[in-house]
Amino acid sequence: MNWAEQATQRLEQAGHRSGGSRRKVVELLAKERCAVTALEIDRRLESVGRATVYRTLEQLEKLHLIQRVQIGGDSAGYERVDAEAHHHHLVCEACGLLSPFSSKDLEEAIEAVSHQTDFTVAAHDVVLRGTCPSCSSRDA
Amino acid sequence: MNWAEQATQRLEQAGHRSGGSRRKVVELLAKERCAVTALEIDRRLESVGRATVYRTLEQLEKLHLIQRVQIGGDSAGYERVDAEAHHHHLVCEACGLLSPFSSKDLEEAIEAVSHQTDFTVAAHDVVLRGTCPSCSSRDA
DNA sequence: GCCAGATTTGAGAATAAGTCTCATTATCTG
DNA sequence: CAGATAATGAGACTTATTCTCAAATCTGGC
Repeated sequence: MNWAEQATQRLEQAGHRSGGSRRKVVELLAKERCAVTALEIDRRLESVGRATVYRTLEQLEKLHLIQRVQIGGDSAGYERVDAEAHHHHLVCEACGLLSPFSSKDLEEAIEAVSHQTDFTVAAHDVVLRGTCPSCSSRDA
Repeated sequence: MNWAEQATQRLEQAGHRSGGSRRKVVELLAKERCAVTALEIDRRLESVGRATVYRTLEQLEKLHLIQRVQIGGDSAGYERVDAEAHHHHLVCEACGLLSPFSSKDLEEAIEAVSHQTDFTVAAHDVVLRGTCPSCSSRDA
């Protein structure tokens, strides 16, 4: 079962009716691997109102179907939570380039911490900041 | 040399003059271990203008003397970067409680990833989200 | 100590992201 | 199909952050 189907199913289980606008937002998110901002979704889905975009994102986030990723400055990005595509982000402080990466060791360390705390950990999010190759060479 | 002294020194090296308002912001940040929002600083320092608070935060962040931590929803938090007090955050999704933690294994895994990428990594930031003990028991 | 020139600062206007309201439309249940 | 309820869009509204600009403050050279 792919992410879109899973999302649809869990939304239904959570007691939501199926509306066309929410479905469009889910479909858009299903197509994107990495982070998209709320306003970008709003822009790309002309027929869908801003309020609906934010509402849908909120519902999906509550169900841990998407995750807010706290990259760069101004606005938050959202991306689907998908075990197969789990990853984190490298952000270039100079040009804003967003580059995904993943690491088994890192996941294990996080897993270990999660069990050590008295919190029930549901999600995590790692951001590395620095300078991308292009910007590095440009400075040098 | 403590953080405040270091910050003052590096600001000077970066070509900044020393103004009273910026000093107040630096002093406030020096006192706080964990994240403070820009507006909280603005509120606590009545004599300092909002613009100055944001400007100072921007300068300090650029010098990696503070780090923006992307906790909860609406506003960003800032905290000093201090090798001795380096830590990450657990956020309760129910009540917003922010709890710091640190882990040597986690740092090592991040260190390893940093070297594997072609980015020059200057900083990192890990957020675990979940439910704190109080909220867990309240639900149960 | 005082001046010139450059930086810092505060107040408030201006933006931009995100939230809320409410009348309308669409879904679901029976 | 009808009623009850959830979903939706438009746009007003709130809140965080940025910008503008004139006044205050610094610093180095006299």
